[in-house]
Amino acid sequence: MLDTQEQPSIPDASYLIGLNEMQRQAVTHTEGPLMIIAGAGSGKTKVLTSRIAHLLKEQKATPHQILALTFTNKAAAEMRHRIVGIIGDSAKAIWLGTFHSVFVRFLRMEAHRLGYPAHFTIYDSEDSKSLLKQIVKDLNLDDKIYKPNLLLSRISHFKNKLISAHIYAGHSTYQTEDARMRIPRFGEIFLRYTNYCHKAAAMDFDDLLLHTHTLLHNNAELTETYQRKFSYVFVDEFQDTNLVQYSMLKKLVAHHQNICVVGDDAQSIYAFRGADIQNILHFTKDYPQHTVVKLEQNYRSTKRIVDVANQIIRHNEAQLPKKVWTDNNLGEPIEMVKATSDVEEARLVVASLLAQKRKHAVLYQDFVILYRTNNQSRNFEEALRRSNIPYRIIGGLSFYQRKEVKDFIAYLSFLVNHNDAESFKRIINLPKRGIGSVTVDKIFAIAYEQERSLWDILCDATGFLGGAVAIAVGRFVALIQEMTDRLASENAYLVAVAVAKESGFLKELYEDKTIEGLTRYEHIQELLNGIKQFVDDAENNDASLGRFIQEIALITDGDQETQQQDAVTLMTIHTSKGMEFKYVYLVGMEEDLFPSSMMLGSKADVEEERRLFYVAVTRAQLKLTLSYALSRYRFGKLTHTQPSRFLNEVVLVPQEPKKVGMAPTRVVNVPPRGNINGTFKIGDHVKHAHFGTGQIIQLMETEGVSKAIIFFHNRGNKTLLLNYAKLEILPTQ
DNA sequence: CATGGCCTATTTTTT
DNA sequence: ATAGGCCATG
Repeated sequence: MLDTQEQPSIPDASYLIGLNEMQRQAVTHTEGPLMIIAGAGSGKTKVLTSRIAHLLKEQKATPHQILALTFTNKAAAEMRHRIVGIIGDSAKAIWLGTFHSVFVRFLRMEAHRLGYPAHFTIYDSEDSKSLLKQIVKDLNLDDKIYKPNLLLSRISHFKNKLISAHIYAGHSTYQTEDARMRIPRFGEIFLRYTNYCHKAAAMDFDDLLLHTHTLLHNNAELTETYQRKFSYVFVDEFQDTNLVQYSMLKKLVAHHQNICVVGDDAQSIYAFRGADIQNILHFTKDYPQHTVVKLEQNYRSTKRIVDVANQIIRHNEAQLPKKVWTDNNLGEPIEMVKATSDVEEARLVVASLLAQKRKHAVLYQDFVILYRTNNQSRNFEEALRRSNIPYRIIGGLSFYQRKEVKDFIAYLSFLVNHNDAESFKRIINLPKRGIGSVTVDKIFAIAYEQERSLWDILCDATGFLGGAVAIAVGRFVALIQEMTDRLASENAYLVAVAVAKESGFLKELYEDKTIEGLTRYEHIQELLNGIKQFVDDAENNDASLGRFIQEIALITDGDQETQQQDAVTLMTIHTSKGMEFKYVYLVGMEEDLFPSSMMLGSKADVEEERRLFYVAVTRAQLKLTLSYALSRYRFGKLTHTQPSRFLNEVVLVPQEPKKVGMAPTRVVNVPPRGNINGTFKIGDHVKHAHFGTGQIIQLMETEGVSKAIIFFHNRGNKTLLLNYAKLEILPTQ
């Protein structure tokens, strides 16, 4: 046990310098439940990290007695970095990470109690949907009615509310609801889904939390161990927790009661995945002796921006009383960009962006373009490219979601877990082995009927399958067996390379000489490099393939470390949470887009959209620009649009003299003639072996790879990797 | 069992 | 606009 004797605090400790009164209060509060309501830009991360540093310096706890939970890897990395900065390397022993990654670590040690191996497979939504599709098919149901998306979100919804398939089956009210929703057999699907996952030794995202909860709930002595271990527990973005997470937290802190939650009800934007603002209210009731500290001073934004943000949130009924204010300058007026079309919107925004950049002599990386939906990025990419502005898109399709990457990971996953059915489906006929869907269905049917494992059936293929197919399956099994054996003596990287080669996977990609094929090939090389790095990383005490796969399952695109390159950032508002930029462009301020047409159903939904608006606005430090278009392509069709209702809710005062009917600053931009490596330049006429002749319209460099967009006279625009593409420069006509 | 062409649903956000 | 699903054909 720790020495809990009060020690004199060090008033001039470096981490206390520069804190305001409330921040200092939060940092130095060391005993009992604490709730910090932190307005946007109020120095929340600073307070959290300082408080942890304080506990360590005051010897209230050792690093491994502290549990700190965030929602994104990025936030966790940032906190870790800052604490290590104050405390030193010893702080690395803190249990600090996202809910999901911390509990994966816990489950690796404890999931055997639920019949799971340490290196269980993590299914992403795509895997989950594929499994659901199969179940619907197995049950001979109509997939127009039993849509995978609907099923998965409903399953997720119940799991987040601590309602498992078994509990679900025992409550007739749910079945009544299913009948009303015309999906009477949902319960059956839910149960099968649960069973299939268990048999495949797989967990979906929600299971990572739910199974942890189950373990804590059912094992008193296990729970007690962790209750004693973690003398201090921290939760960031508390307004985003769901019932499972909150319930788990309560269990974990039951012994010491030293729980510190930090949140902002105004920034709750994840209700759709089960987040419940009510947890803030529950907290105050569950811990009556708690202390509340409100951080209301905003250090991030100008007065005008804070003013607009406050105006926005005032329109919501559901909110905690708080006054966010700032001492910062008044700042520049909020600007409106009004465009006739979505294409023009992008052009005007980019022109304005360039004008701002020149006027204030700032960098591209000081700018962000925020939108409601990922698909809005397209026009802006186009416009940025035209103006030769470097940009970086965060979100959308991440590296690990690319088909070829997922396919190859499926191979690795199957090596680790021979019953991973979703991975099996991906790789059994990749490259082509003459094993089609009929055979695959048969294998699953037999496994189901005989209640045997997938791998067991595969090893016994000759017993069920005819000649050629049986031989093909036998070869596949032999390959997997051999690679699995090698995994026992060789490191993960070497085995991964062997799999890539000996399965024929890499060869097939290599033989595809199209640009897309080359890119895919490059992605696999990149993945292999990633594995090598993981293996070489000395800090990984467990450099196994199984662990690698579990880790990458939890990586999201927003986590990618900000590259050094000076570039404009594009992302959704959701992804931008927790970040700040000097200049923010919030685009697509239109009815049905923002607020989304999907969110007009209830007041609560519209209020969530409004909080999203609030989040977007409060990202801005110096200047905020809003934009909308009067027409927009949707589903490939031109549609008429109306300015967002949100625009009527804010008064942009004090205003500059109005330029009626004028679009803001237009800048005629002449793209500089780029010249990346001295070989190619924009406008060059080139010849390519496959695509014929064309002209370079754009050169760029992303992640150290030089690419060119070339307009080929017969094929249209193609993006080529200059390292690979065999291009011949033609003399200019 | 593999391939290619046509049709369709999709678009809200993400750990 | 586009990717994935379905069907017909080889």
